[in-house]
Amino acid sequence: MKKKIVRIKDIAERAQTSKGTVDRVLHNRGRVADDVRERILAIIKELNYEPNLIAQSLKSQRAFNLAALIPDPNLDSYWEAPHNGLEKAEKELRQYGVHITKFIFNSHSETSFIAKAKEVGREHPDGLLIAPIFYKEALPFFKEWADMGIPYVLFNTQIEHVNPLCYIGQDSYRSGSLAAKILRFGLHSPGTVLVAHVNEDISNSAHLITKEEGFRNYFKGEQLDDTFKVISKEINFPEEEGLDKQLDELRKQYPDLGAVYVTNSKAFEVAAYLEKNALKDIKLVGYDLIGPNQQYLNKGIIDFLINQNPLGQGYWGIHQLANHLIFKKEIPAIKFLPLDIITKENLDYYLDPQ
Amino acid sequence: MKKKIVRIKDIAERAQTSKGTVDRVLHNRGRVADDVRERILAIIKELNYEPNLIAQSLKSQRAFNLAALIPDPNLDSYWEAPHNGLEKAEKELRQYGVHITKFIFNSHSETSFIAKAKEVGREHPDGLLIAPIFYKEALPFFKEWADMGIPYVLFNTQIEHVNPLCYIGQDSYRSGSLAAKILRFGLHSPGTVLVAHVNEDISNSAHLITKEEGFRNYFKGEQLDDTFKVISKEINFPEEEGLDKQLDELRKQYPDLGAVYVTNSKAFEVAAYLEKNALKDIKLVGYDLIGPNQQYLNKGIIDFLINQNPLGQGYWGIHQLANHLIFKKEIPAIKFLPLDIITKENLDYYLDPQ
DNA sequence: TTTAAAAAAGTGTTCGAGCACGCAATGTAA
DNA sequence: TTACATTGCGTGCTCGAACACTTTTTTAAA
Repeated sequence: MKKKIVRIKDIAERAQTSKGTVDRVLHNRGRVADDVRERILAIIKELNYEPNLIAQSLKSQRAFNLAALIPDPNLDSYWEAPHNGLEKAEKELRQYGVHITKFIFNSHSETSFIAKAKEVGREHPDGLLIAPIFYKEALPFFKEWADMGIPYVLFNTQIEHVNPLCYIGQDSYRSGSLAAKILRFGLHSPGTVLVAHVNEDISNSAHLITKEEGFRNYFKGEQLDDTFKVISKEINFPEEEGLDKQLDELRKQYPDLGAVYVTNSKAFEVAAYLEKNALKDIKLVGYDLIGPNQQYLNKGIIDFLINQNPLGQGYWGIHQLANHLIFKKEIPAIKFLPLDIITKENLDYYLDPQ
Repeated sequence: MKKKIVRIKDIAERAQTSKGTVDRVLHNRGRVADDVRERILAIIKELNYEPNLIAQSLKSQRAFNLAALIPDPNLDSYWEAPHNGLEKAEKELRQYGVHITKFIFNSHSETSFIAKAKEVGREHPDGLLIAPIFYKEALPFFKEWADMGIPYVLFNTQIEHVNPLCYIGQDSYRSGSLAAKILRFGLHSPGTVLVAHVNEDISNSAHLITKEEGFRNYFKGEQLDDTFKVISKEINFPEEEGLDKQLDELRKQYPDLGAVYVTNSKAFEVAAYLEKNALKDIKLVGYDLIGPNQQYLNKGIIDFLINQNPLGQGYWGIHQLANHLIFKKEIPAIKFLPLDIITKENLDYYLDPQ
């Protein structure tokens, strides 16, 4: 009844040879006579040998230096969570010799990204996790890393055709559709729906466009085109100014504004405006559980947040590298993280996943 | 810069003693002179020693026989997911010597539960995971297992004061509040809201009452008492009959019925009724991603499902036992799983978590 | 002071896989 | 025939923790 664990030694005994020879067959090293090799391979199959990962990693003691190229959390608190995810994964994998070096760049500065990306190359890590938020600037490096044989995992921002080991993040299109579904559920009367890209350089972030597409197509697909008018707007403003003017104007133009969908983590900016102007009936959906967003969620001004699970992105990113490098597992090219819907009542559970 | 891995040997050298003595201090076995013990403890703290789990489990090679007392998935497909979770955890932990024996009972038969519970005792497992859906019948066994020194983890149904190692599942009260929040968001005009307990023996399942409380109190707390009238009803019916009559009658009594909250996984029964009668405007929220529910979710008749994450419950249940038995970790008395909000657009991600 | 018992501390083997080392058998050239 | 390279394969140490076993030291009794 019990499954006996098959060891190299067992195989060796059965094949009337030594564990050294079995080892050579298993790892294709050294030379082994053909007949012996085949005998051993047959026995391995027959006994369904699986190497004992525990013993394996105890012995090998190999160090795996992973690099993470990721924005500075002090400049945009969204990035705190991926950092935490990285650290959580590092803790779990330290046993297996994993060590992560962070290369932190300024999310508002392409040059700092380039500088750090160059540093990564010089370090020759065994694997790389990268948030490629600068599309154009990142492109040349992918080739460089590929040439150096460094496997890289993308997260947060999906880039096609750069042949990463894996992409980890959300399906932006679906994400937009989901936001649309939620807002539509809460919309009680015909009106205008705003897609707001707040303080973001649209030209360099394709995923926001994809979100908008998903959002618009939901309304089209449900044949709600004539009930709800979807408009979109880039709202950029310097820190000290705020977005009041722009939204005032927008409301003048569309007095029947019923809902706002903020495509990034800046929903709290819109929420502040809604609160100030006591606009209780305008529904609001945004992204990410950063502090200010949580506050407005608890106040009921932001109705729902969609969680991009940034912690999970960092965590799984490292784990995928480990699965590839250490455990030699097959890695799916894309790992979509769930689109979690968060509201006041279930917020807690998503804040600190054990 | 590199974190050196601290070994027992390192501690021994620093304390000018042998690894045997350090071992005795670590495991409180044998006798150690007080001054030496303290010296060693200080060094352990100072160097922040963490035992190498890999080496640990390689050596110990101990078998852990866990038992799972859980309903038959063939009689209620809700239970398929916990079974899968169990198996997933077993696979991951096989390396550590974990083996699970399932004791499957009939979820409609108390006597079958009792019979299987007795069997568990006879097997003397090292740990037990149990879905105690029969409150009264389960009670005496907890004492028995405690006397035998078998740690048990409860899941799915929370029972107070039986001193389990841990409860894993949802916060029922919150769950009810969440359902209320969602329905309220979608309710466009004043009306009646129904809490439906479908085919469930309320007297033996306190958690459904708790859900209802959470639901009702949401409406009270938000001072929506006069806008929405919350009523609740037990809807029991034999397989061949259906619930049509009962709902027909209910609608006659409350023509302004605007939403239904089904407190268990039977939302599809209500959905079938709504579909048959083309009642598009009645919002519907229920639980669990079982097949029929998914179908009505995709059709848009069920608006949202709350995921009780039954797979996760099985998975984490086993993992908590392993954490306790194998890794000697501290276990929280309650592990609440997230209240996931599921709709057509994000359903996929919750179906088969890798 | 001797001696036995109890207490404290040290030694060495084991788990399974990885891998360095080295031995033996055969082949090849001077 | 000697010298030495090549091929094929076996041996034995290592990783860190567990634990059985042995040795040394302390304490108490004779």
